[in-house]
Amino acid sequence: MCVVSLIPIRPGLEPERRDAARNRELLLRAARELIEECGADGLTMGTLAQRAGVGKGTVFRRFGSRAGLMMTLLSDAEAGFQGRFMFGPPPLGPGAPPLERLIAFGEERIAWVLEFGELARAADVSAYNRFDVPAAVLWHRHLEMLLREAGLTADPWLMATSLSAVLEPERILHAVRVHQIAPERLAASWRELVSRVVRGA
Amino acid sequence: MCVVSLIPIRPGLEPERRDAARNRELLLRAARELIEECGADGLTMGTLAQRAGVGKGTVFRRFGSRAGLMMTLLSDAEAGFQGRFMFGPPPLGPGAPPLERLIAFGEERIAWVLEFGELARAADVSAYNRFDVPAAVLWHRHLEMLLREAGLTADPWLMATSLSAVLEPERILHAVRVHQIAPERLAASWRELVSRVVRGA
DNA sequence: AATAGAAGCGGACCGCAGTCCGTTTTGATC
DNA sequence: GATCAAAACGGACTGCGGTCCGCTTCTATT
Repeated sequence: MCVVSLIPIRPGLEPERRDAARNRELLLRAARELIEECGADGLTMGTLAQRAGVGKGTVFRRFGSRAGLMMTLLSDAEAGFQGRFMFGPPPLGPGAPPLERLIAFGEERIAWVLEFGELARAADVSAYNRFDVPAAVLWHRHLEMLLREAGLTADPWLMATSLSAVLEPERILHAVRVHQIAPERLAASWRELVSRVVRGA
Repeated sequence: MCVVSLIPIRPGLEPERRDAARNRELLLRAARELIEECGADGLTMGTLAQRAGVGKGTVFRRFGSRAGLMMTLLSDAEAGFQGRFMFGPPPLGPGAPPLERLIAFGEERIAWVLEFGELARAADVSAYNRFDVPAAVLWHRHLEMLLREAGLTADPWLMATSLSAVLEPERILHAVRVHQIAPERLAASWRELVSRVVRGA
């Protein structure tokens, strides 16, 4: 089960120093606590450092940026989703016809956003190249592959880009939270969209 | 030619005080200069105030936020685009069949993003409800109407949301600038997408 | 012209993300 | 156990968007 990680895995033979490892654990634990208490948007890097009992520089050394921290916190959830659509049971995983996999992909993604969306938004915001983050690239490739398998010949790469846009956390959350759109209605619209996109070659 | 404005128009009989009007002109002129010199991302509210020779508070009183300033600067361009798709000549304006209008809408929007996109990105970023800004609502309604006219019965409102997502400035700019996608290729993909969406009732 | 109060002004101030650099900790080597 | 370079640390510092509030300027009224 080869899952793409959101943060650069330390390449093999260069172990982490003990204080670094300890501080990383402290920081992750503190971050989860703070998000529990104040929500993802309410977490600040300063209070995080304070809560974990480390300096602010340490936080940024570890995660690079606020978005980087959020991505690290998301990585478990991302990995789960990735595992399911790449190696899990059909119709999301391999084995089902491509259109059904596309439909299932959207449905699962919508459910995923509803569960982890706040974190995802916090991770996306102000990430200048949020489209080139490994997980986003992987989803894109997956969609492109499914489109090809479904027989779409007209620029599957760009069509995958468009479909990714439709599933962006920010828009989904906005539809659900502000416009009170039921998740099933989002899923139905997605089904309609991808069906039409791949219909007839 | 009734064009929706991006900033709340002062309702009728309450004229602007003369110093306020003068400062607004100073600020807009200074903002355009600074963007010319440093780019939209390089403009800071502090330097803008300094350049215009006013206090920082005045800038925020005038425009509310950085995003508000950018929207004000965009409003001419927005108004032009709005006028063209609502009242201009076909195929973008009324008179052409809905599918052709949809296609033209995307093509014009892509061209528009390539011209004013940096500003549009600066306006979008961190506008929590950027989807509810008057211009965005108008585009959305327009797309929805065209979809209905084209005979789409399956949730035109959400489908319009999805199509709006595809045309977001951030994604278009990313495709062109980072992935070197030619604008014509974007337009072709859009054409393919909307054709398939409305094909067959 | 005098006046009053509302509208506008300005810049000190706040909280935040992110940087910098002198100091401390760590673990491999002898 | 002593030594040392590399890695990690921490918190003062910067620059930003945005707020606040005492002061100034305008305009309507007389």
